[in-house]
This record gives sequence, structure tokens and C-alpha cells, in this order.
Amino acid sequence: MPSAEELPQCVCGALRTVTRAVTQLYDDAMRPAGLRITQYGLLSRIARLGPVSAAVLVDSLHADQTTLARALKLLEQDGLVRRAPHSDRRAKRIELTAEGGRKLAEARKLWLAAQQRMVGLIGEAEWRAMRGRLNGLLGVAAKESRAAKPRGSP
Amino acid sequence: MPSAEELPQCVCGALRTVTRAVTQLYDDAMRPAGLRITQYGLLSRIARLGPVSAAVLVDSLHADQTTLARALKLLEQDGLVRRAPHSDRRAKRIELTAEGGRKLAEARKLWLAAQQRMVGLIGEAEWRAMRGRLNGLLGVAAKESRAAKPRGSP
DNA sequence: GCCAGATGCATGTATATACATGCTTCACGC
DNA sequence: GCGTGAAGCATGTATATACATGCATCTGGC
Repeated sequence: MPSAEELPQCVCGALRTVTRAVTQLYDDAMRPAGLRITQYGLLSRIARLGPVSAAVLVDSLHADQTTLARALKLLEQDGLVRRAPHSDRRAKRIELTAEGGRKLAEARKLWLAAQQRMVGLIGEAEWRAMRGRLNGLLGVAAKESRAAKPRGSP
Repeated sequence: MPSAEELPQCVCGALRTVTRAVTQLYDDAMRPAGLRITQYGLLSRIARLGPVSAAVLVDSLHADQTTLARALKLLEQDGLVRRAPHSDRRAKRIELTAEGGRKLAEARKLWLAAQQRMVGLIGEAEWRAMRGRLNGLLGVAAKESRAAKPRGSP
């Protein structure tokens, strides 16, 4: 019989275990660029969405606003991202700097190599199937979150 | 057409996004016990494996040794876990305290409720299928890790 | 106009995670 | 017996993540 690694029964525990293992591989791959995979993902998203407010990124990442704020601060310190004034003066206009664009292009090669290797190992179809299931799980979890937070809790 | 949440194409990014969302639900569920889902998972694993060395837990969790060490320190401070001498005097014999056992029993009810709710939402069969795929991915990632580390890198 | 509540961010604190490094102890060849 | 390298942990540092909270600004009702 196949591997049967000792993945927890817990949905969350299983996800966390696999995520730890996979993150290590991607972080290793990105190391030559001096970026973590999380940072690369954020840069890439900013580039794709264009200059945006933090709130847009938060929605898109399903992450806490404070998590994003700290990540952005690091990228700003490294000169890869700029937080410019926004027409809504509460908000910031978040965009890549020129150096951020260059770093992203450099890092994208590393990411692509890691991604292709990973997808090659598990199989293209397998990854499509898994991503679809992950997407469904995200939808369920996001709906639960929205149900728990807005009314009643505060 | 269905949800089509904006999950990244990146294997790692997709996993991290879903893991964040799911972790929030489980952490919320565990809050009445004063435990995070990670801590519950660790307590549960120690209970199931019996008194063990840290190395056994590290293998089982696919986590770094330092990650585990810090998690154990917190549980020890809370009186839930004990690090007793081991026959191999380099190692520690890690085991639950009596209070740790009680806390685990209390927390297990909360976990079970969250788990049943989550599995109910996505469907039992769906979860089995996803867990199998996650298991396969873990196997691949773990093999890659082993291939990258032991020889060549240091 | 003006104020109450909502919205958008930032900061303080705490845990989760990993890398580099160092200390202790063990196992093994000689 | 005695090094020498390996194994098992702990600590320093850095990022990832989230909760509680606070400040500035905006929006709608009056």
C-alpha cells in the first residue's frame, strides 16, 4: 500500500502539516532572491491588482489586516513597495516601486521553477483537482467566518 | 457558476490561504478552553504517542525542532506538559501532566464540535478525498525535503 | 453644519514557524 | 579508554499570523 503518512484527522491540523512542508520547499526555492514565498506572493498580488488599498489585499488574501500591515512594512523597508496617499485619506495607495518590479521579475523565475517541479511531482491533473477542493473548502470557511463575525460577537 | 474564490495558482500560496481561513475557525472553536488549535493538536499527539522524545514529535509533525521546542515550553509553563529526564540524557521524556490530561479532555469536546461542523459542511466523502490528496502532497514534499537536506547542502 | 457610527490603518502583545548556532551527550572506530 | 563525528535540545533572531485597541477619516441622518 502507498505511503500513509501520519496526517492528523483534524482538517486544520492536516492543512497546517502539509502547509509547513510545502512552505519549506518554496522558501528554499526563493532564497536566492532574498524573499520568502509569502513575500513573493504578496508582491505578485500587488502587481496583478495594480495600486490598491490594503483592504482590497486583505479580502483577497483572507488574512487579518494586521498581518498584511506588517508584511507591507517589511517590503517597504526593503524598498520594494510604496505606501502613497490615497484619495480616501484614511487609506494608502499601495504599489510596487521600480526596484520592486525588478525583484518580482527575478523572483518569478525561481517561483516558476519550484511550482513546475511541485506540480510535476504530484501531476497536473492532481493539482487541478486538489486546488478545486481547496477552493471549495475556502468558500465554506469564509462563509462561516462571515457568519460568526459581523453580528452578535462585539 | 460556483464560487471561484481567488485562490493563488501557487501550490504554497493556495495552501497558506486556506490554512489561514480554516485555522481561524478552529482557533475560535478552541478559545473557551484557552488553547489554540496548534496546542490542542500537540497535546493530543503527545497523549496518543505516549511519553516520547521531542525527535519523535518532530518527525510526526514535519515541523522544525525549534518550533516544537517553543510550543512545548508554553505548554509546560501552563502546567499541561512535563519534560522529564530521558534514559538518553541528551533527550527529554515528554508527557502530559494530570492537568494536561484534564485540559485535553475538555478541549476535545470543542475540537470535535468544530471538526464535525467542518466535515459536515464540506461533506464526509469530500474530506476523505481531500485528505488523501493532502497526504500524497505531504509525501512528495517530505521526499523532496529529504533529498535536499542530508547530503550536499552543508 | 454636526455628530454617531462605520471604515481604514497602525501599534502592542502573543503565538507559530524556521534558520544559524552552540552545548551536551552518545556511539563507534581505533 | 579516547577522540571525532553524530544526535538531541535550547537560544538568538527574524518573519507570519492574529487579537485588542486606538486614532484618523468618512458617511448618513438630523
